[in-house]
Amino acid sequence: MVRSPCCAKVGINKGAWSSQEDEILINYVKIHGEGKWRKVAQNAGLNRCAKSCRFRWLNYLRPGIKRGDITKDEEDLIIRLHQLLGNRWALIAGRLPGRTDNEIKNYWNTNLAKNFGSFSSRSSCKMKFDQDLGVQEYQDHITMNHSPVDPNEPLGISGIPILKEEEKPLLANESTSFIKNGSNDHGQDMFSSLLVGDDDDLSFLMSIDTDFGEGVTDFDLQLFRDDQAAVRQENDDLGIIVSRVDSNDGISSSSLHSSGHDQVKVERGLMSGQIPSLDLELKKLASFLDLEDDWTEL
DNA sequence: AACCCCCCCAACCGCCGCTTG
DNA sequence: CCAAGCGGCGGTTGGGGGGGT
Repeated sequence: MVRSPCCAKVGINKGAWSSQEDEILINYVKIHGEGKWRKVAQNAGLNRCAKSCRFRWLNYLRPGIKRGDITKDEEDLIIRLHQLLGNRWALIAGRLPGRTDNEIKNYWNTNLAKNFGSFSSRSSCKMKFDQDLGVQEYQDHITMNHSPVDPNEPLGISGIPILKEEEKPLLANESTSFIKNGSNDHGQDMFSSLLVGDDDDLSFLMSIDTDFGEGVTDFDLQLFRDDQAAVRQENDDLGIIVSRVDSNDGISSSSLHSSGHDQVKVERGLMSGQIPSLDLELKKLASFLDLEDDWTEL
């Protein structure tokens, strides 16, 4: 299908927005509301492309946009969410009040990518500690930076703030879809190679260690075991039931339910102790979705 | 002071999925 | 059912500022 451009390419202002243009856009959106960006571009008297108007509004003019330095807490949250979700900037931004996907994307690319690398490589599903990120820093990330963005916000298992009720359906759908379909390159890199069976039955291959164990050092594994133990202890303290990998046969299966929404059944085969990162990350995802109660061993 | 280089980030581009007629 | 429109998203670009020589 041939798509028409969102606006005529000729005669359209490009580049930085002037304060006058900002004012016009703000006034127009105040009166007419968001959306219908093509109409905004046409009717507001802005010689701008519809997408440009939308971008300017969403990223800079919208009320509640937080400008300025990313705090340490926010950075930690970005790192953790990126571990779970990859380059899903909009989803990550959704957990950082006042921050936009563009800002987080820029921050990642300029400040964090060199330390944590791209999510596109399989091995980066775990946090990498390379020459730039030392072992001590890595441990600090795991053990010390479990603080929420909002100090009053309740924490889930991994230290990620528990979602508000109204946020659950959207993110649950997003995340189950992400796990189930691997709808982008990153998701597929992380999960598709592990999938067998039909669409409703996600089975992780036993060869998972070859996908995720690559380059994992003993010390790396020990760090994750320690983190996992700490998480379990935390859950025990909270009385939360989470899945446990059976130490006898090394295989367990769990279901991850999105209560009241699309359900995805996740069957996992994990060699005990071999791939703690994926096990942990799935728990974190469950925690992230506030689904701890459903994350029980079958 | 002038030039160059690098980095940051605002903005653009193209693709994709959903909606609408 | 299909074509077209629209909005959203992630990747990429390039202008400008700051630091170095």
